[in-house]
Amino acid sequence: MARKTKAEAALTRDRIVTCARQVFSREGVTNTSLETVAKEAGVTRGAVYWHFRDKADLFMAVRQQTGTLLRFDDFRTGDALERLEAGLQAALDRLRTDRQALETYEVMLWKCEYVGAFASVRQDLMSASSLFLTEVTEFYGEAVRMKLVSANLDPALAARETLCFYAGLLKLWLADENGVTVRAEVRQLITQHVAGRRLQKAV
Amino acid sequence: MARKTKAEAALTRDRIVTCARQVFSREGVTNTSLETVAKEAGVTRGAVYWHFRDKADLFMAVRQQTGTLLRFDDFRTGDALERLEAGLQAALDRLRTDRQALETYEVMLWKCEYVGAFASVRQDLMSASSLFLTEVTEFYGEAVRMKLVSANLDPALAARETLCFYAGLLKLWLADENGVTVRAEVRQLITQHVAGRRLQKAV
DNA sequence: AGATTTACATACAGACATGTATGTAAATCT
DNA sequence: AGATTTACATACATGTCTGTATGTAAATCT
Repeated sequence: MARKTKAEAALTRDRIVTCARQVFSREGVTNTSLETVAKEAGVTRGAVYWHFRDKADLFMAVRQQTGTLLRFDDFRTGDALERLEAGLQAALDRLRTDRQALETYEVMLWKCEYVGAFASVRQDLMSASSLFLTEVTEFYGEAVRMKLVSANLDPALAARETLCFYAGLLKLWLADENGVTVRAEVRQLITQHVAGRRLQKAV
Repeated sequence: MARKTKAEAALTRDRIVTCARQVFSREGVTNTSLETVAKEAGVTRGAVYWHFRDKADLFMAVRQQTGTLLRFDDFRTGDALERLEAGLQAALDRLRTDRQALETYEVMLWKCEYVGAFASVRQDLMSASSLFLTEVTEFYGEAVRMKLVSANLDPALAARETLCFYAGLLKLWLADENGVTVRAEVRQLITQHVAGRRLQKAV
């Protein structure tokens, strides 16, 4: 086979990752054979095994390609609660508009078994959760200091509640293709979740 | 092979389901072979195929064996918010004390790919979510009528938020084996989630 | 320009899982 | 009591997937 240039090879690798994501989201991670991914990408398993050690390695590449949904540090305006809400809204917006992100999270939340080599990914997700807690606890701490919320709100506990809300929202949003449970009203849901903490709720 | 009595056969079936649950939770649904399940149960694949059509069918039996976690109608005392909280607390209590329930939900939330024959299970879960919404909307509706919560709380929306919270809580609780994110404080978390809606929060 | 990698394709070997077909002795039915 | 199921075990036939080894022509290096 004619050797490809470095740039071409990078494109090939990227195509493999992209196709892997699509096949994973259609057939589930465990059920997809690397043969299927290769065919979809217009290469043979040889190419896949040259770029990735095994399916787990490929899966990591899929995750890395889309990166993380939630990035609070993109939002620097408004009070703590507004920035928190903006971050959450942006995450769900991305799911709505970015097909790649949607597929990746569909795979991670519904089409993957966290066993064997994938058990470590679950640990990753839990580490991400801890990070989420740290950041959101900060937000609520600031909210307390600024008297945006009740003085006896426990920031750490509130952050944990928000974490649960967010985790469940992501999972349900993905499964709710017809919009019967949460998809139709995500925006309101998020708004309400953080507004619910604010002092003097209307009336 | 000596034919078993009907009662014995029922026991065999039950053993197969029990072992399936354990193996599923160890190795993931897709990765477990019916051979492994059979061996664990002290039978051959013949027995498994006699009692169940295929792995998906066996999976349904696993789900049915442990039943549903959440049953609000067990709680009839207290106001609407108290009954709601009691239901949620009981669900998490069951996870804590009932190993079978824990394994089953571990499988459903972390060790299963909802693809092919299992896609229908995801629909089931969403149907269950709709049911949850109906019941919890009722609770919040009653809470509004009884002036337990703000008059302009939207029961349907609040129920959706609670659904997300509960879904995320279940998933995170299962993964949080070290109690760093939510497991250590589930009780407080649930209490806070519903208490947060109540009018006149302390101070 | 020659030597060396690189980026794959091809080929090979083995493991494993699935579904079905068939056998069978004892329960259960009539 | 005989006929018929039942509750499995055993055997078979087949497909599929994995990982690795090997080949190769062109990039890239020196």
